[in-house]
Amino acid sequence: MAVARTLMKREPPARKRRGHGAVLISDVARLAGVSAITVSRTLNKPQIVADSTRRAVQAAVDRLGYIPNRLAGNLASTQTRTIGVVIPSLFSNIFADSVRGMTDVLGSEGYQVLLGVTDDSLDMETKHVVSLLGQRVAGVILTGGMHQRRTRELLKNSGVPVVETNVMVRSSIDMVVGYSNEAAAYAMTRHLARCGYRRIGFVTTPMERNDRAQARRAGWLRAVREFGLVERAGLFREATLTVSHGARAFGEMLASDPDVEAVFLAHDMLASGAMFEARRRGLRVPDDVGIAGFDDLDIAQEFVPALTTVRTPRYAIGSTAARMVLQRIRGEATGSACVDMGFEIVQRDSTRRPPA
Amino acid sequence: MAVARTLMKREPPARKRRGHGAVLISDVARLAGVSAITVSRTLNKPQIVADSTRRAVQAAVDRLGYIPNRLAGNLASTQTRTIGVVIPSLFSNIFADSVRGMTDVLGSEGYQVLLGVTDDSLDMETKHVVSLLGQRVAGVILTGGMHQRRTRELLKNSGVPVVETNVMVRSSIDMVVGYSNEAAAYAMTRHLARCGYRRIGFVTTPMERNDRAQARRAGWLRAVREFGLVERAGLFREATLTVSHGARAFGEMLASDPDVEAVFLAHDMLASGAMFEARRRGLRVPDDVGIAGFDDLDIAQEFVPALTTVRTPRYAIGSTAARMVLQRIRGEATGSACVDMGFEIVQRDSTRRPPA
DNA sequence: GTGAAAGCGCTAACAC
DNA sequence: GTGTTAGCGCTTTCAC
Repeated sequence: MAVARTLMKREPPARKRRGHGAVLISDVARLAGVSAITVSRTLNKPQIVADSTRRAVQAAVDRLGYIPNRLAGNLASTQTRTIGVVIPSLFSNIFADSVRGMTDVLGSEGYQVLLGVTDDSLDMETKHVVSLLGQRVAGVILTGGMHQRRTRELLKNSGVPVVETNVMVRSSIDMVVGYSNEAAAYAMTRHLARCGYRRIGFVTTPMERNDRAQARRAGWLRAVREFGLVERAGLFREATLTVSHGARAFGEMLASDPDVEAVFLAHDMLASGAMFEARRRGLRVPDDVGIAGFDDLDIAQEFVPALTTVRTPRYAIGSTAARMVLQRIRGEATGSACVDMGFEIVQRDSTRRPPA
Repeated sequence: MAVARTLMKREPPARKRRGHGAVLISDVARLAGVSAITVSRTLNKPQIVADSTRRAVQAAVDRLGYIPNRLAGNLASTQTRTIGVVIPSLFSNIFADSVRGMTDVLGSEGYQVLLGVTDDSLDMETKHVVSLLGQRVAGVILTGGMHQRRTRELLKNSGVPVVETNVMVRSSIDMVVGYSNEAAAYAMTRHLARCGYRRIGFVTTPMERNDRAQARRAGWLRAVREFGLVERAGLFREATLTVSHGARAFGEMLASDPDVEAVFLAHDMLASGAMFEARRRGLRVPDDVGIAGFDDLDIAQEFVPALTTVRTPRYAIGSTAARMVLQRIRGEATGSACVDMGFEIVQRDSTRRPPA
């Protein structure tokens, strides 16, 4: 018998490697007078153990302050209750709102969020995905639809449910929930054209490696061409996502093209900067220049004049993404879903009104 | 022989439970012609394996697309590279900036962040701590110094490094890094008094279960009394953390006490609301009323007039907290540390200037 | 409804 | 420098 021989080859060293006094399931089992598996069942599927057993186990758990080791549990069950979430940044409520939507849904179902921030770097994104997969997350939620090929393959091969958010993409990894950035920017530009603006500048956050920003620019450009608006290089600018850079980009645009009639900034923080800059320069909004933003942050409606913007369903995107992942995990849903949550043009006072 | 008898009692069912085609360390080992432990060493301590071996293993890893199962690895080594971070919310750059400081430091050292958001609920905080401990995180970073007793005990008994942030507390769980909210609010109130304001209102975010807010109010009150300023119930208000609520609280304070000379709002988002509300009411800032904020968000310097505020070292708090945890994990530091990162009064144009 | 045995996929410890 | 063995602390499977 190979097995027996091997086992007897050497005396078991009987060494224990247990970390500092952690309470084990066996300790609880002993105190409760049951087996380890019964403790496990009491904790995970309370309904299948007898009432009296459950009480005894629960008492032992409380008395010892037992906290199950999830590493062991997850390894044994080959599943976790962790969802990996990868976002470009936390600077702006855009993603914070979505993450909140996710944690709300996930938390109530006993799932946790393992967060990765990429700073718009696709290398970082890939690193995070590898790491998440290494931790055997039960699902992954990404931002945008632009990923390295390795990321896509890793994810597809893993068989883990994946949701790409904040975009509408043609060839998704798995599932998608968001809205069309192109359509949203197009819609706002069209709206501005209807309000009578012909010379409409556009400011976006850096487009490299950011498909949302690229799509927004594309939407603006399509409208510019469709409606025969003024098309000039000076009417486009990139600015990093801070109020100050929004102000600066707006100022530079005015300098290079003093006749600009309206500026559409692809983020309310950028637009805030423009509003302040206009004030500093003594420009009246919307009489001298119209200003429009994107996202409808809380602050947009407080500005004087209130900011015209595009409202995006950030929280709902997060909560929906979370729900889609959970459904897939539970086998309640199959096939790739692509949910368009839409957007909304919010006309306020920072742009001229459209004709009635 | 008890061992042998047990083993032979039943034929080994030879069943495999392996999840969908995941590549195992044994697969890599076989392809590379080495043992599993050599693969493990190549991946974790490359310097201790021979060059040729390392190359062979690396090639096999790449070829098979092997991603180590961290659950198994962490269980076996009884340690993880995950740090639990618990914050009240993501709505405002306050915590986002700190989290960024943490992910920057932690990420570069191969550690990850497991994020828990409490919405200012101590019950939630405890739940998150239990969950983090269950995952055997290598460290925990909390916000504030107010926790349920159970949280404190759990953490202390766990032996895991803990940092409480954004406060200076007397009886910390383990380590602390932040600044004194009381001192900061006191300093700003004193500054306003020096600028000639006698009737100084104070608006804070809800204080219940928020020791930072409580401390700020205490600092304001201490200064009011020390400098013999006007003390009236109407000069204090709580407002949830949105621009709109800041505007509303400011408006209500003006209504209840039209003679208020300056309002100190304990968050720049609240102060932003006040700035907008002042503009809406046609009040000149700082001539008719002075407005001061807290945190020095990017937007503070852009306001017209620019906002006087308290600058807090948010990013540094996060990065320092992360570093402290890492040092402790590596045994480079012992004993409880309490790091005061300080703050700074930033005088701008939304309040009168102090006499020279 | 409960228990015994056998893993989950790695790494620590020790041997060579 | 590399291999063998025995766990890490749970849950799965199967038996009763």
